[in-house]
Amino acid sequence: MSQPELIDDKALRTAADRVFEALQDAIVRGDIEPGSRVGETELAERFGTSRGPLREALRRLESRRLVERTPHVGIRIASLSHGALIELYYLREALEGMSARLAALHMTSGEVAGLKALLAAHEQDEALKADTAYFQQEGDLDFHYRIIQGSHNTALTELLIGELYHRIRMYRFQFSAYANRPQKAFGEHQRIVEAIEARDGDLAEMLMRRHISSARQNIEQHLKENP
Amino acid sequence: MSQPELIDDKALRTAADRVFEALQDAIVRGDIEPGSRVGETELAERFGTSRGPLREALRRLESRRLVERTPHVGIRIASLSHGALIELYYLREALEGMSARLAALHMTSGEVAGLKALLAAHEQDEALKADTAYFQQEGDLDFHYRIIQGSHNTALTELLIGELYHRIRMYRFQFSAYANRPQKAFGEHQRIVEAIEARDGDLAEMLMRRHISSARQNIEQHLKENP
DNA sequence: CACCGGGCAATTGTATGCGGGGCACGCCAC
DNA sequence: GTGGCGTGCCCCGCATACAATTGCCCGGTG
Repeated sequence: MSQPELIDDKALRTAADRVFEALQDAIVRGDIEPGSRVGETELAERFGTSRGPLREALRRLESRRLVERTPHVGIRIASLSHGALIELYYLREALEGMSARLAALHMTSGEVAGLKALLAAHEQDEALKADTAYFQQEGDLDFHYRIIQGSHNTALTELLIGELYHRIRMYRFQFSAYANRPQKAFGEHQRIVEAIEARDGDLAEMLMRRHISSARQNIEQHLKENP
Repeated sequence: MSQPELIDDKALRTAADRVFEALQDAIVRGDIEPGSRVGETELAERFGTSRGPLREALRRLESRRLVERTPHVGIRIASLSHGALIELYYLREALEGMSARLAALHMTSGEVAGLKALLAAHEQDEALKADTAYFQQEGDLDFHYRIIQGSHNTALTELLIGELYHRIRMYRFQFSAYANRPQKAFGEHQRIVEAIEARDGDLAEMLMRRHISSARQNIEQHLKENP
């Protein structure tokens, strides 16, 4: 809380937007402890602005469930419970299943080719570096992003990538532990792409739903064994 | 824009929250023409507050895609395109399908009984007043709300009821025309409840998806015939 | 007549100041 | 010693004031 954090000043126009992005990133990456209470003035001077823009940023973060506000009391960073994570996976299953279906119907051949290239790159990377969980996770996100965008449904894309995935990424940063077995996930990815390439919407949706569902079950298993 | 609108002052605490609700309602109900540009000062005095709280409310509405902002230019009320409406129906199909599945698994017997009572009431109303489309539509919303809440998945519930349904309601107010044939929809509702009562998640999801999908196709049909 | 450039006005973005409402600590009574 | 109550401080909520940026209008020129 001494020197203002460096913020990319060129890209984003208004201070409220800069604060919004910076604060969201700080929350998602865990730079601010989840569940902790923070004061407005404190945050304002941390990001080098006044309370006005900061409050606007907080309102947007509140809509994304990244902070919780109680009037006249203050704000606290969203705390992540295991139950909420499981709930998110049901959302993902429904939404990304639909994404896969629509992607199978609407993806251009160029987009499909890009998807296959991505998988090939993953295969290379994976052959090289055994199983570096973190890197694989980022690759996993890329894969899912592409299919979501391949749905060519802007409402669906904005909802998943613009809102939900920030919460999911927050969980990944916190409990970096349980990744799906990379090899198994990779195989599932490959079959999903095959279904999309075959323009089989039913199959693509089913495979994607199983993919996410098994990831969820994997997490639930971990939670049973560990506290 | 002369006298400030009446706002329920007791219920909600902060002015920003009051403005948020009131403005959202005004947009959804069409009191403010979609696509029109509005000034901050104008809105502020309309709701009897200053620009500060109003801007916070606008930020939240921006997150819900009810207003669009461009920096240094101003805000405009979200305009509703037919394409966006169709996109929303794909979201609904995925999310409410999942809701029905989870409702079949998690609804209490009391909730199921309430659902059946609601349907019975609809049947009565319908027998009386032929097909008053508007009323049936509100009843339709009640039905869907109950199933969504019956999923006992708070993330899903907040997403659907808290965010998406405002946009859907806006479309209903604007193009109040194309309702699904009430009788057909009513029969579908009944079968969905039967599946939930039988605790058959697969069937409940499938029926709900068909229900929404056929509503979407109904709209697409209308759009082909009319401009 | 069309196009471009500069200046002005209006509107948005940001900062600051004041008032009010909670929360915590300490005191008093029981 | 414990529980309830009151007071004081801190922080949030809102309004006002100022600064910056944009879009428009108008005049000039090719």
